[in-house]
Amino acid sequence: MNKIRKLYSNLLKEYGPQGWWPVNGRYNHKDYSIPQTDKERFEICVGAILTQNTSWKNVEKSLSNLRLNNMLNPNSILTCSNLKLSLLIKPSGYFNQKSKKLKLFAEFYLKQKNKIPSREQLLGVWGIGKETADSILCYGYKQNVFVVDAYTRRIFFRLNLISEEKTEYDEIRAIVESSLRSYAEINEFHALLVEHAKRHCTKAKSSCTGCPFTDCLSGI
DNA sequence: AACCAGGACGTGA
DNA sequence: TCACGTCATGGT
Repeated sequence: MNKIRKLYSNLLKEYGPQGWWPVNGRYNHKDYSIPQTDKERFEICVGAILTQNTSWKNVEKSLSNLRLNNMLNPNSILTCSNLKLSLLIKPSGYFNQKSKKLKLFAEFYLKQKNKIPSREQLLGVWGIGKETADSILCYGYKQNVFVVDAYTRRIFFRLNLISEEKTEYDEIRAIVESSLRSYAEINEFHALLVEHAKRHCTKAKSSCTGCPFTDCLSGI
């Protein structure tokens, strides 16, 4: 068993299945193969954009605002004024940039119909970078794509899985995808890393005390 | 009261 | 390519 698989199984044992992506405030701990409705998928995409460098708690407020105003669909976002959209998503910050991003993505989403977008297509949309594209592919379209984020970098670096925290995005993604193959594992691994980062791997090293995994990979 | 949170883009070197 | 600055709210 390689280090990635070892870390994955330890995380799963410690925290249990995470059931990502949360839709309408709830997690799905039952079955990864259940396809989302178009509505759920679009909500996942919007959440992926709104959570850029922003806590999920703030994103939930924005999603709730959008939902209560029947705005959680591409047509409404496209026809909405910039001013109103910005106001609704204000709690999740960067509202000027993000309202622009949401409109451009809504346009792309409608043009795409129900086709699964390629990574390159998503990256071609202004405001969608690698992490957001991969979040959309993994959690919105159930593709076997691992999402790398700042937490992944920090945890991998502290556990000596990568030599520097700024290791190339696609290099880290390749490391994981060569070790974890099933959709359930790829889905869970990222979610588990987020959970672990929140509990024991925050930026301040003080959180390292009590970490269940400090030496779990040595000698493998 | 500084610092951080499930980043992406623009710029100048 | 790389290092920085910018965008903005809410919790600690």
